[in-house]
Amino acid sequence: MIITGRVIYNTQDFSQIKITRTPPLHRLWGIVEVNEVGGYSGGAKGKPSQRIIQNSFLLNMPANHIVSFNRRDRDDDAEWCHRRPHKKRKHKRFDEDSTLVKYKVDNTQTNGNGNGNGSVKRSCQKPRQAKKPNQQKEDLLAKREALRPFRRSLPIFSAREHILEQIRSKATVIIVGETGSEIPQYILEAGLASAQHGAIAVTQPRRVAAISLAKRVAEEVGTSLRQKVGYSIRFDDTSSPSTLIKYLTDGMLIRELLSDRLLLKYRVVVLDEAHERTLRTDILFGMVKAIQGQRAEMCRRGEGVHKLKIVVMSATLDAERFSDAKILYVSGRLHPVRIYNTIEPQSDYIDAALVTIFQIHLEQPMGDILVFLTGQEEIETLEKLLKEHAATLPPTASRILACPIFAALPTAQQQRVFTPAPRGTRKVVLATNIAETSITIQGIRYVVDCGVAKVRGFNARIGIDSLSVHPISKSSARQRTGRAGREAAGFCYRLYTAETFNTLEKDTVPEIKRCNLSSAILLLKASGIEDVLGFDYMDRPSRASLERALVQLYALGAIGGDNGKLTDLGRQMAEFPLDPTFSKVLIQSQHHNCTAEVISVISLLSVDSIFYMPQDKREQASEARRKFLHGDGDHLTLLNVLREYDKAKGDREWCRENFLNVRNLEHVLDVQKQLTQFCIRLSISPTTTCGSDLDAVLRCFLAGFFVNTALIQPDGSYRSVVGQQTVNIHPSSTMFKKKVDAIMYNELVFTTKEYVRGVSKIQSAWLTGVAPPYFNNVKIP
DNA sequence: GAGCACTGC
Repeated sequence: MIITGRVIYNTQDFSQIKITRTPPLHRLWGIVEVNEVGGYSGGAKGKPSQRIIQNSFLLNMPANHIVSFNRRDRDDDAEWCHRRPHKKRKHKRFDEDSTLVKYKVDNTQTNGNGNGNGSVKRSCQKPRQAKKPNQQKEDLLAKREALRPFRRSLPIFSAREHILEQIRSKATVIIVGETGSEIPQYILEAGLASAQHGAIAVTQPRRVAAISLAKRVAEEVGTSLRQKVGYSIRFDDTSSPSTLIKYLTDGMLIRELLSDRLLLKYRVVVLDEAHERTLRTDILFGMVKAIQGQRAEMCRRGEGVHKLKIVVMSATLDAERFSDAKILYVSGRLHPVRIYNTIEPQSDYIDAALVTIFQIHLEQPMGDILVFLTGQEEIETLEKLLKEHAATLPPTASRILACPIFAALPTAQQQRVFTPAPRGTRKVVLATNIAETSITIQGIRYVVDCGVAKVRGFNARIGIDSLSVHPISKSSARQRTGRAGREAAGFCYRLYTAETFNTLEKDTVPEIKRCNLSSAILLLKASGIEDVLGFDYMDRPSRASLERALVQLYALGAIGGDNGKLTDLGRQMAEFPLDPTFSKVLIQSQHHNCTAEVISVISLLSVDSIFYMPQDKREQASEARRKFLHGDGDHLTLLNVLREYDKAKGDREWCRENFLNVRNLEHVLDVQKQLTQFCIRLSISPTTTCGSDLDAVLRCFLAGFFVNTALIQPDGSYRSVVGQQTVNIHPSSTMFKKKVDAIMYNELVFTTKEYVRGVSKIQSAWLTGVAPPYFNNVKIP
């Protein structure tokens, strides 16, 4: 093996590093009560007990076991550039070096548990042959009995009675801990929910979680889906009137709330994963709290309504913000993870990650490695470097297999990370934040954390979305660390110093404080909460952000009058599972006779890109795209693709040939179908078509996107009509480098520049007449 | 002449 400028830890042998704390952390489970704490946003009155601090230690290991990443003889004379350090680097070559550590391959450690996506597979599989109902029922009951000992062995089982007692006696209970998945069954078993009193709703931020939990709990309860246990997510509902535990995505419960303002179907609402602080969980929490108050009041007046119980489940200790409710702490069963920090700050974390991976590979026992990076580009770069260097490994060393994963990757390639590596091969998963919460990969024992992530932001003052790389928070770092300790004790290599860790924010800024709120505000109004400024926010968004959302809704006609009351149009807009701008366009389409086309284009724009652009086949991909091109821009080009896709009858091979993402195209069809149904419900004919007059489609979009327009300047740049902001057409757009009088765009995001995406040519004359108040002071040539 | 993390209805 060749190394020039060998890069090495300088270094202590890992086996000599001592852990100062006692190892049997998993025995620390238990339940601890904490004093009642005060209202949120005003800060906590209660202090976590000593016991909790011990529990939090599960992930917050001391960072004093340090291995440096100092290297000598860097071969690159590199001035590294801050944004993309890896681009300027010459690739290192490895030299023959006898000091590399040989080790015995122990495959059992890698693959013992690595049976891919096991948790999902554990779910109930329907027998192929139809069985007699009695037989089926017996099977289900037998399965339930078989699972009983396992359930009783869970740490939380010992706390069962205590938790139930609290839920019985208190209106709201907050449960802090890693494992709370048993709670809904406990509530059901205790008779707190029933057909007469109402069911249990359990919300999840993600669809897959709702599905897999419902399947697992159905088994444990001894029922099949659609009976006592079911789930309800967009495009898929397995609940029924007899469902007593219903798993929903949080967005889905908000939808239910629009038609059942008091959630009378439910006796208990469980908000799971509340620590993630998604926009919808935050909003939902305020909503159910208000409902709880209303129902208690009705109950007092003897109106025959049951009180609503709220259970909030959160993995972190920041629970005081949630409310003045009872807080229970339950700790889960995670294995200890040893954390290493670098001695020196790393200027180039891609390089540091590369070194670390080989260091682990050559010196540490088998076990897969998970590397956190910021995005597709970095992942592809590191994958390439890994492959190059892996080819030069000495024949005695075991192999290394790089598996990239990020959301834009086609499903088939995503599946690779769940497949166990072949015997004698170590899997290195290169992931974005997707691996932090959304997916769990078996067999990971080592985590390499670069300490940064790409996050979406929103500048309310100028109204621009941004996407940029920021340091992660402490809780996010712990979450990444925890990914190494799911099956056995693990190791986490942080590519930053312990001092840097200490400077990180405690928690990630909740989504509600960094995104455009117009959609959320419309939902609040539609659910009966008129005073959105006075709403009970867990974290209050800035006034500028709230006002900007109100102004936008006002301009769209969703709210009106002096008091900003919801209009009839606004009520219709809230019905659609779309951003308010899209809803406006869709409703407007009946006046332009192009509803069919508009449904298609909205469906295309509201899913992730249908074009697949692998880095190495970029030329072929853009060549393939050329045949769909429409001269007026992206909206109609997308429409062309969908029409051709229909003609090809959704053939997957055809998609692959044309570099189209099958999953996203199939998703387009789902959305299209759903929007069609919603239109019928609102008496908008979904089949009205404008034929070949496609200008009508673009004019119709302008009714919602009048703010997203820009005019050409004498110097050839574009400047937005509202705000006079210079905007650049994104290279992925068909309008890239084109110069026309005026453009309309789907979104404006600041990354390295102000880029607009989803761009179409418009005539500047169309601008007069749409949303007049906006253009009163704007000069249109 | 240059590139968007993740999730949801």
